[in-house]
Amino acid sequence: MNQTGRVFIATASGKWFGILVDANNRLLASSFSDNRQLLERHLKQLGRARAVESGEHRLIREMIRAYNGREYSKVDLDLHQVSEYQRRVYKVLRQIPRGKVTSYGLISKAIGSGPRAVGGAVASNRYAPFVPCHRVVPSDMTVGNYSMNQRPSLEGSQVKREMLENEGVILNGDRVDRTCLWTPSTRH
DNA sequence: TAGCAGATACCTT
DNA sequence: AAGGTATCTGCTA
Repeated sequence: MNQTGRVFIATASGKWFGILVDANNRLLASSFSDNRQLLERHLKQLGRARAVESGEHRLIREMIRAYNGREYSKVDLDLHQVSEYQRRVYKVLRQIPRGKVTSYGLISKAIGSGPRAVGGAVASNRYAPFVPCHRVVPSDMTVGNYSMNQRPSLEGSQVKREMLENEGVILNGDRVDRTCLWTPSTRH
């Protein structure tokens, strides 16, 4: 059920950033990787795109800002192709303030679900970093897991940790400082 | 549509 | 610190 789209790729500070957009430049997917091939394959597959376009794109610039923990302007997401449940989870994720984290369990309480189900939805996020799945940590406040391009990555947790630090989250050893915990509101 | 595997949480030892 | 289990969704056949 994937829609066709255009893929744009750019590189910055040794990493590759890519987006999949529709004809109106609404975001269908975004991702980043150290591995250009992997990134291209992932986005082309999602969008049934044949070619990759390189060059300037506003959303890539916003994406790099987001990755570096900076503010960025509004991005239109096309959430049409993800499940109703995923949309519920992503709505909460997008409310987590920059520099804060929340936990799988707190999200599940807010939306009346279960923590593992939230984990599943977060793991399948195709709008990173605009849907900030890096701001979700286990309840023990360790950094937890992170995968890129829907593949298990050995460096995923390290990337997650760097993204959190870049946006001002305080880490004590391997744990996020409790003062950075944000609790989602239970009205939804 | 049943069975299973998760980016979990919590309770016991 | 480690293991069992409650709990919910999405994927597969």
